Amino acid sequence: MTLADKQTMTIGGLAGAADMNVETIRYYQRRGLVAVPEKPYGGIRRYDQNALARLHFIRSAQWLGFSLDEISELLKLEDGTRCDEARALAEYKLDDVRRKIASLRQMESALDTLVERCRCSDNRQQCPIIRSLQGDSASPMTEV
Amino acid sequence: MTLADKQTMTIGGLAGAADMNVETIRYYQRRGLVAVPEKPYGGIRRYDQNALARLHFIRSAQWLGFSLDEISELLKLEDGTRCDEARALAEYKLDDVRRKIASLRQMESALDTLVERCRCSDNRQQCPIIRSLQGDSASPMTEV
DNA sequence: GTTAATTCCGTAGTCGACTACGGAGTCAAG
DNA sequence: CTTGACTCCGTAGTCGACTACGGAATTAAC
Repeated sequence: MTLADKQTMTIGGLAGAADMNVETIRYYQRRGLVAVPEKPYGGIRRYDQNALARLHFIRSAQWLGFSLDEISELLKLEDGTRCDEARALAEYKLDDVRRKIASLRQMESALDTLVERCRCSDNRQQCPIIRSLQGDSASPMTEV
Repeated sequence: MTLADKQTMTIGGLAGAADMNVETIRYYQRRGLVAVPEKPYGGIRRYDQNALARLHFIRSAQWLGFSLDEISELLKLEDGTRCDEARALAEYKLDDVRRKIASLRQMESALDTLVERCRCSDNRQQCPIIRSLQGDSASPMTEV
């Protein structure tokens, strides 16, 4: 039942078109990220391509690492006239992402060292990973 | 009030020595990560250096990216005799960390591209970041 | 015309790692 | 011996992004 091509979709059709859960859309509505269209007297709300586009917007922004709160901010800039503000948000997020990468890289090298050391250890002595976690200074981790 | 050097500390002293919140220690106790010592009749529980060492263990493991559930597993291997199991956990976590890094790098390059494009755009046309989020194929993001 | 699926709407639960609160008991300093 | 800090213990709240539930109304299919 592909309702994606119709100009008017029910919330279920919209969810199918965006490949997300109905409940998720309703959650976005509650958060004010997605508009709740008028309901014909005693009927059912209908959604158009703009609603679908908005869901795509949200998903893309999420993929870039923006939180829903940040996406609210981005949506306020949706007319595209305040480029500097959008760029500031993106730059902030870029910094954020780079910080996370740096921290994960530290984890990576520490884990890698431990695994390597573990592989080389003969089975007579204690596991180097455990020893290191126990604070053995002969099996140190590069602390922050 | 440095109680860290005494053989017996109250939970507050232990928290101070480990530089963490009393409530956090109590939370770890509830989760079974930290032992609850015997309480002298009608008195107050005391903690020794082993308790402190355990908190350090937990923190180090967290720093490596392990969750508290995973740390429970690690603590079961604390005797250091089942090196292969500890290594398996560490290898799994290393994979995990590497996957996260890869995904963050994608975000980084996408954001970097958008910010750069934004910087170069003349103010006549719409913000490239917003355009891209709106799904403009002239301002694409490398999708997953 | 009945049945099954959807919609609507509000509220509540989930996950992980805490953090806060409240009331009673205990301990140390002055 | 009072005052104030700390401990004990259970329960509940926080954050973010959903996910689930339940009952009434409405619509679509047969």
